[in-house]
Amino acid sequence: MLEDRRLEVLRAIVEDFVLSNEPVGSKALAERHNLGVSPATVRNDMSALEEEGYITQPHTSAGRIPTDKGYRLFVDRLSGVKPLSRAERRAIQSFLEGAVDLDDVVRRSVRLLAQLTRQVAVVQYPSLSSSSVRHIEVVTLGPRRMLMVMITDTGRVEQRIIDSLTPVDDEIAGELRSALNCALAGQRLADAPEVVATLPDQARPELRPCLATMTGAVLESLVERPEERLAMAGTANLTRASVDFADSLRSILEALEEQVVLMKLIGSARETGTVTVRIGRETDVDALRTTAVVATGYGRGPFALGGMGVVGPMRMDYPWTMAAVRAVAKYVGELLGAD
Amino acid sequence: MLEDRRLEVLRAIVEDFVLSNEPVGSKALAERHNLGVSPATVRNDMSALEEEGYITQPHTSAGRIPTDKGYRLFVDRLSGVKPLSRAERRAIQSFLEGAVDLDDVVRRSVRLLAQLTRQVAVVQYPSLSSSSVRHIEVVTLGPRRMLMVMITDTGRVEQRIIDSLTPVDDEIAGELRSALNCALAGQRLADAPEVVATLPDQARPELRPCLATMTGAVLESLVERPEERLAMAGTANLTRASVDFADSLRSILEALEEQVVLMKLIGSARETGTVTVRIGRETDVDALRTTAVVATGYGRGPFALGGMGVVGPMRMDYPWTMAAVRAVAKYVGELLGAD
DNA sequence: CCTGGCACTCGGCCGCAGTGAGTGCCAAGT
DNA sequence: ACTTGGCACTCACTGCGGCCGAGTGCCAGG
Repeated sequence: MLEDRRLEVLRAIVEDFVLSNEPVGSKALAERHNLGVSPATVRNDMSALEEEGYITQPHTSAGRIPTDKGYRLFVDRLSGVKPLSRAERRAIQSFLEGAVDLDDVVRRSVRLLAQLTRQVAVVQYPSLSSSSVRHIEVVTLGPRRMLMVMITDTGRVEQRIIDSLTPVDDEIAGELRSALNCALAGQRLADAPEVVATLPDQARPELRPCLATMTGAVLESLVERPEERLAMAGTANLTRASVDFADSLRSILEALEEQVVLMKLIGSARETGTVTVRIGRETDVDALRTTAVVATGYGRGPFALGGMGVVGPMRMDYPWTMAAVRAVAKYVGELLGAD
Repeated sequence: MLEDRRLEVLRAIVEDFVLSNEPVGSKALAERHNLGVSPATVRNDMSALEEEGYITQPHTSAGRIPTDKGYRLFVDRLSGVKPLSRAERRAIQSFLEGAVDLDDVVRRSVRLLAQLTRQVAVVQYPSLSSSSVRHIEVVTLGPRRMLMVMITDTGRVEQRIIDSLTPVDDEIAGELRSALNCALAGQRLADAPEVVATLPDQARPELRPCLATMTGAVLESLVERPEERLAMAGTANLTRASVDFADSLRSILEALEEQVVLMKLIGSARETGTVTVRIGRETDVDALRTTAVVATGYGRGPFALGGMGVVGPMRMDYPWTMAAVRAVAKYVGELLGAD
């Protein structure tokens, strides 16, 4: 019970601080939340909480603010996930339903998420590793340049410009196309590499060098996908939590432009079915040490299609943000994966 | 000559202010630039320039800063376009050459431009209206959902999710595919709409409703392209010119997330062959009244493929920025359009 | 038309004291 | 063993007054 009240105090501090963005003092706490004890008692609890590292004071004779550790505890033990209202769910659904293609789905999701949470939203494009090849198209762009387009049955489209060592014309392109399609159509992407490898040997000799570079490109686009694409929206929201990190804003924006960094943050949440929260230094990105990342995967089945999440100040409304992220992920997952 | 010197003074003011970001006074001006006259004379000139609206003082007893009109005059009459060094040109070229597909070209361009100019860079994806259809692919995603992918000979790929009223299977998709391809392959996009319109009538009756929705989608993706895509990078650079518009930063970021706004800004420059500069209120966007936009089209021939440019504080190094924008546009144009 | 001199303005930068929210500690109460 | 009221103390923040100096406008003389 003593322990219980302390946690209650911590929760109150987090909630108040999230709202006001000002260090919260013992008196205000005892009043606003009906804890049933006097400010003095609260002070003792705060003292203990500070001792344990959950809260800290910006300077002597100021109120307390939560530390990383404090937020962590709050998220882990003190907050549920606010359920969204029926109206909100409907809004999400109707907003996403208007999407006309994959790109549109992703862009709508990311905008939606940014608007809902009033944070920076990030959505990974669905990954393709578990789909299979539907069709491959080869187009000549110039005397020595071709474009390869691969369509998968999940609706993903991969394209690749190829520079050929030997001249190519439409006829050659046609042959390449049919060769590739015969070999690959219907194949799962995971199996594709080995099938592709045998291709050049079976072709007409004069086609071989060309086909070789082509298959090389196919392989690349299958395997080397360190930078699957992602979409971002709501960077303007960073200025909302203005004064906090007015100075670090620059470095945060820079970090957010690094695809690799974001992929790691968002992608890592993708395999777990739940919403994960990384607070402050837990992000492992120095520029984001004053921020928190709330992310989850979307898409049914054992492997998620991709991840999505938001980046915001540590001082954020976690229950609500987690709920929003989860809800959007759910709908996007249904939209893309279900059928 | 009197007139000449006044302009010289204006140029000096702009140049100094761009460097220092502080109001520039008569004494410093007379010293740093060898105008051959005394500060007092410079003061008279400044007085006249202020009268004419080219410069202003933030408060009495402070130096002068250029007005919108002053920057305008500077750009129009006082600044050439700094040529880039050979090394810089090489750097641009080699950076762009590594691109593997259209997407990559655009993303590399935008990053490059952002890095070179240290501003926010924006690049429009190449428009497709002047290209022709190479291949159309139809994929089933679910019992009532299909994906249509259209590949053009410029390497552009358009995709579209289609919800069918009637159930579809792979066989139907195949028929649709061949019907669309027979009719459209090789057609110029501009001609496509009328060809498409006649399609449903020629098909098997049970296919018609389905084909109709499909052709509707094709038409949409051809005609209704108000929001051709664009890429952006370097938003972190906005914080560089920090104090200037720390408060307006928010609204600037918001404006930059509005695709429509950006398209207008960047797209309008696209038809002219030269680099255009919009300063302050000339942007016609209230949130951008403290910024300037430098943009141009890329791609050879009478119609540009798209536009690109940068958004930065009015206080920017125009000669250099214009040179950088022009150079990147030139290389991208060659990369995409030449062959 | 240029120039040196001169009075004037006014934003920015101290230093200062006053204020008040908030803390820590202690002794008394339950 | 907790809780509580009281009390002294700390320290960020604010407003005020005065100083400083860059920069201006004007004028009379070259």
